[in-house]
Amino acid sequence: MILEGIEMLADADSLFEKRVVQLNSRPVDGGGDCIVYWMQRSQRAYGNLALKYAAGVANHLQKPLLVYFGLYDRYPMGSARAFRFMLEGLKETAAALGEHGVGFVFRREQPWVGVVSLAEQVRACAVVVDEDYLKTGRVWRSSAAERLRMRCVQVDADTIVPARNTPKEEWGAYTLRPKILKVLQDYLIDIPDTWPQRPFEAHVDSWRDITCEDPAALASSLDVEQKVAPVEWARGGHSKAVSRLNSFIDNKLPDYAQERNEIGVDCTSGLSPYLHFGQISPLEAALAVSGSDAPDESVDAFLEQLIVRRELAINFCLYNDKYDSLDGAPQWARETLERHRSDPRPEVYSLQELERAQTHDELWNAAQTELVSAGRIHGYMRMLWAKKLLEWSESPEDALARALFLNDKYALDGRDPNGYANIAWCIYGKHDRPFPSRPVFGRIRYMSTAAAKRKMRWQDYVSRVQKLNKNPLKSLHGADQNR
DNA sequence: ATCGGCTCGCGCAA
DNA sequence: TGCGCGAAGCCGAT
Repeated sequence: MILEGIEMLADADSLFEKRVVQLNSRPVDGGGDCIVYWMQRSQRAYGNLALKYAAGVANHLQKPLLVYFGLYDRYPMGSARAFRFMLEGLKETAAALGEHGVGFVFRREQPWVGVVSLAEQVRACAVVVDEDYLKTGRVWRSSAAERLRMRCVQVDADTIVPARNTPKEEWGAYTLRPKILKVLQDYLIDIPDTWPQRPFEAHVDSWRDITCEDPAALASSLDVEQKVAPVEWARGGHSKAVSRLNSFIDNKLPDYAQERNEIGVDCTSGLSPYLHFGQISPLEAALAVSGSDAPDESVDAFLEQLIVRRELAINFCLYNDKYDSLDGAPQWARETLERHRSDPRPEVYSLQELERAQTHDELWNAAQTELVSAGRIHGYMRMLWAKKLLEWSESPEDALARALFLNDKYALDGRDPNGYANIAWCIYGKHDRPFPSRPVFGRIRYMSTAAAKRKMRWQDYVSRVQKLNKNPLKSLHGADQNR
């Protein structure tokens, strides 16, 4: 029996319009036993459109729902820091799914292989997967979809306005913004969760080989960079994301418009690790912020970051395969960087000097120290940080490679579209316009440490970072000398 | 303290 | 085809 339940759901429910992509042309196996949702990026039980879609299909076919997560610890630049955060989130997610009658299978394996064997084992009718907008995950999904003997569909579950609402790569924020604002009110609505009517009752114990009951122990046992240690300021999980969101709204949002660029105080939300691992839905955050009584100016400034800039980054990665290469640069930027390729660099640091925050520039060193010890950099400082990498590297290619390496290695939100777009903006003018030419940078927008110091209470930033670092980082000085 | 110029190309209006 | 405008830039002039 072949059922078209998946198409019916996508057509009937406008919530899924432009979000669903069919990854293979195999039939939905109506004679199967369950629906499998392969959780990849959207690692949450609430506000998850991929989960909602899978539950809708399950209910349509009157089958139970099983969530699969494959833990792949050979992920490039994996660290104990990132894994513990992720596992803390998965522990909460597994518990929440269980309360709603959804099975959860957690295995340590290559997920794109594991999902295929699990789908056979549990006789899946169809497989639903969420979308991470990046190349690696795209390859994983298409490789699995090719081998699956049943229908596999992908759901864009981590945008507010669907990424495919715009069908091509955008030139800049100013081209995407009006397209988003035009339809935004239709998307800023509460979407109730859907749970399967039939609980998953089969024994899942025999299908899993690990548990996420003890995230710290599991993270420390993995074959990943253990010297990049977990951080204490951000523990993973949807509940932690929600309390961080609420305290941000109460304490920082009112001043966000004025203070977000003042590095002397930390007025940022700190939500990006949670958004990166899909531990909170961007819609949940946007609704909470727009419903707050903070000044409109602040609400708008935050929604600009959360929606316009974040979805511009997703648009970049989705439509431009070269998002992690200089080839992703606009023509004018490539030309200007080429023209200035052999300009003398006043300072060139080795990767090791950079990684250890040993430059002549104490403000830059503070940003690098914040990255290594906290797994984040203040938004404004991150721009200056990457701009200086362009100035202090032998070539733009080196600068880009070092920025991506350091960000992916240490940041809790590494390997995210936001990071790729940010670094591309800084180093090769992506989504930016040209500026008067200067050495090394050419027409790429320049930023100076001196100006930052003039404008901001930079000593407050430096001393805040020093406090972070008072428990001197093993990871700072014992940093791996790889590469 | 504020302002314009720098410089390119998209995308809309005409 | 013309024209407004853009992530947070810098710099010099008023």
